[in-house]
Amino acid sequence: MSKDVPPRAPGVRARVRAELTAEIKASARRQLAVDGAASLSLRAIARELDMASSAIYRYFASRDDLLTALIVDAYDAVGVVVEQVDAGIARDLCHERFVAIANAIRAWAHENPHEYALIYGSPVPGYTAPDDTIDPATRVPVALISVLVDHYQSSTAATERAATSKAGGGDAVASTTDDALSASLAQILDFIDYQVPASTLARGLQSWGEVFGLISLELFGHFNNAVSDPETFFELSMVSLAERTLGP
Amino acid sequence: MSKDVPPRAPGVRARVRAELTAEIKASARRQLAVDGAASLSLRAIARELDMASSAIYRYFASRDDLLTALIVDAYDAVGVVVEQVDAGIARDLCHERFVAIANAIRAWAHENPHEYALIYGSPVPGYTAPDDTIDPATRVPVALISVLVDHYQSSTAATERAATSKAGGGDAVASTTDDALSASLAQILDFIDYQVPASTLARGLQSWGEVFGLISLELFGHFNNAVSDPETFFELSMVSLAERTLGP
DNA sequence: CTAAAAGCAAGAGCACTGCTCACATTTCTT
DNA sequence: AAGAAATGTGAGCAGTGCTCTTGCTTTTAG
Repeated sequence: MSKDVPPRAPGVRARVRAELTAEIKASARRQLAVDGAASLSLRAIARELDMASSAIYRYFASRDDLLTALIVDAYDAVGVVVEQVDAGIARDLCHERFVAIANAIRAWAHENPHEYALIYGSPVPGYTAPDDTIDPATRVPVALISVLVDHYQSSTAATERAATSKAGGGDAVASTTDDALSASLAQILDFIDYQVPASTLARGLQSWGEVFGLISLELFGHFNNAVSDPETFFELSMVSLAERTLGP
Repeated sequence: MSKDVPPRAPGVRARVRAELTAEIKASARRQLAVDGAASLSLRAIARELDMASSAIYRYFASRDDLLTALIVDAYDAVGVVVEQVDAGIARDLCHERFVAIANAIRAWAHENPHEYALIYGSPVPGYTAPDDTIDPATRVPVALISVLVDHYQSSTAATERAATSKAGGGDAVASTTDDALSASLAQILDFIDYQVPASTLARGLQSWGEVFGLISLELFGHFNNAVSDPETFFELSMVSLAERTLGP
């Protein structure tokens, strides 16, 4: 005779394992939201899940390993939010896309301050980001850069139709520094396949810095007793920044 | 007869206390530079100073208290560096001052990454900055804003000599947003006594965000595998930012 | 100058942490 | 069904922040 219901060959064990892994992460996230990353306790998680603390180590090799998983999830969480927001706007409305993305990042940061701090704050001591994190970490900057690229390509296409040479809305930055700038950005220029000139990319990175900087300054308390209405200030700043980054 | 050398009335004990306090902080700073803030251990400090761990509590009420002292020191350290650099440049060379200040902050951050993370990274869990920190924390932003104010005043003085009304190099940002902007910055406008219009101050804060954001992105590893030469990129960015902030 | 008061150091101890290891138990594989 | 692999358990180690009692020294007051 054959067994009535043979437990799936790769089945039941792997499934319960995935579930427990998710439960551990969920508990960790819950704890993270309350107390922050530094006081995340494996034993507390084990207590909440009614298991021995040593059992956690069957699922995560160490506390840092758990943190890394949370970091990856956080990167993906903010990444998917940004991508969804960006997807809801016509590709050619680059200013709107930029502002919407920035506001979405800030909103997510406010809803998940500890997760934001986890990925954009100071890295935990002696902790070096493993390779698994670098991929999801690129989602947000890639979204921002894609706005830049779209804008650059459409604007150069327009000017090419009008004029002949002299492409793009280049500014008065001395062209003697172009070489140095290109060299300093060689890696990322290579990565995006030189779809935009170095100066445009530089503007994008600087904008990324301003977006991230303003959010962090506010979230980490440096605007306390200074800025009365951070949300309004941020939104107006992003409108202004979009113009400075993309042109009027 | 009188005593030969009467130990200073408020003297010997207070002095040795100050010395020991300094030694504790020094040891803590040493440990901070190596392992980062989160793994700062009172017991390790006690071991290094050959004293009982409980004795530390005669000098600092808690670990957070020690951290606060280090935070204040860090704020002062970067503040004094910035102020010295700024003092070495003629008051009217606002662009140069801005760039020099920004570069000084970045240099300090690279020399003291953990102290930078301590003050500009994510705040430690459940930790709210006590009042002692807000004063030294203002030194850097005040230096940046003073550049703005100096520039604004000299540029308006110049244009007032030339034209009649229409003061300052205002840009095309819709004036309908001015009210909202002013309101959102009411606190800091009040603090600096409305020496500059809200839009100018906003530009300053945005620049502060970009300076801080670029340094943090780089220092916290977000430029890994992206920017080949962060120093060159930062310097060029600051020259460009100075122009965007102050005008050409 | 002496006695009380205040400051200081030490050590034991509590509750907590991450992590390891030997040992059961359960599930999958052959 | 038997062996192998994965999983859960509890004890235990080394470390942490912090408290409290106990003795000692310095400072201050009478």
